[in-house]
Amino acid sequence: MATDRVRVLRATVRVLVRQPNAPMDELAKAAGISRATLHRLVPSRNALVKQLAELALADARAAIERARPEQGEPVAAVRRLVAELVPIADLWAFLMGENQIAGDPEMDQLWAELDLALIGLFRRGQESGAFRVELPAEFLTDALSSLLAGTGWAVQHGRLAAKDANRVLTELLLNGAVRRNQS
Amino acid sequence: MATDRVRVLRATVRVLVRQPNAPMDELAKAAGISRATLHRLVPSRNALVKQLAELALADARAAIERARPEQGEPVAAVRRLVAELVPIADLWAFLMGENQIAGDPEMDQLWAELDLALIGLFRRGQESGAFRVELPAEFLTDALSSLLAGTGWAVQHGRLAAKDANRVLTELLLNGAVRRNQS
DNA sequence: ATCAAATGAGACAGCCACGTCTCAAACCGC
DNA sequence: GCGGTTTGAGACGTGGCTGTCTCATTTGAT
Repeated sequence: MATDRVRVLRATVRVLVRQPNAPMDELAKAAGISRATLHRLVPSRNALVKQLAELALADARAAIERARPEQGEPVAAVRRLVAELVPIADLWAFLMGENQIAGDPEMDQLWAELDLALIGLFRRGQESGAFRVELPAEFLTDALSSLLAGTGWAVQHGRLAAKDANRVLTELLLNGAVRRNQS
Repeated sequence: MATDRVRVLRATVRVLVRQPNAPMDELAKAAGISRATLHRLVPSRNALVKQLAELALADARAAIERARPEQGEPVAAVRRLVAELVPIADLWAFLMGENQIAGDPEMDQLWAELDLALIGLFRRGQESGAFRVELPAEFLTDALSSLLAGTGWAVQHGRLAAKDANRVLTELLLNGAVRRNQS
């Protein structure tokens, strides 16, 4: 039974998010294989990063599609969206890192499409009166991205219970930290 | 007039946040000097990173002290805090990166103290009834950190006007994206 | 203009990570 | 048990980066 390339790729993402220039040896270890085997699965470091980005983009795209951001009440749509993205927070963080540097034009395009889907949802919410227009949709999108990355990190470092991640992120994003008076 | 070491360090932070393993040549370029000159200012890459971290910690500490998180109404204190931290968002992001990997024990300690100051403020706010207790103080602290880093990035990439950064971050953190009914 | 200090350019050696490859050991299916 | 496949360990050559250094040029003060 040959080693599962996709499983190996997935096993590298946490290491890469924390240390983008982690040696191949370390990536291999994270996957429980040797460096030689890793090189048998992917021809080069560049190829590994590219393949992982493709995988992450596919997962992110699927998550967003499942959430159906263009459907229904915008606040509910954001809730669905966050619920779908939190489980892939690490992959999202990886994509953020890759696309903050200088990516492959084709993958930049795909990432831009995901970005637009999120911006679109926040815009739709603003137009419907559900979201505050004084907070730009692009900002809300970037904030969601940042919170996803930060939440993934917090869970990974034991600062946040995984089971709480979705709820607290959604609540902070939608309603903020301030306590409302209970009328 | 010798090249200002501190000015050079400050000039490297953006490059390092975006690419932690950026070559010394690139860091030197960011500061408008040659690699040789950079090596005259700091003995090694490690020394540069250490000195920048010390500088960043000092700035962050000063920002937090100016904000006086332990004084006054908690929501107002958070507003003061964000207003002081946003201008050093890049340095904060750099510190996050350094302390997410494996830092110097002494600097880890200093960073932990800053972390505690923020957690303390959110806790104080929860105890006073100003902040929601269902969002852990640690989470709120991590969220603020993430939003700072993300906002710094957005400004740097032209996705957010620098003059808006403080306001939108504060508003999102405190009151969220959802529009309140105007009664 | 002069001179000392600062700087940039570039050469060099060493280190680390990478990609490549070999071979023995381990694994797995029959 | 046998044989084919997979894997890990390790050696090797190469390139990029680092730190070190020299020397010519530039800079800045007098």
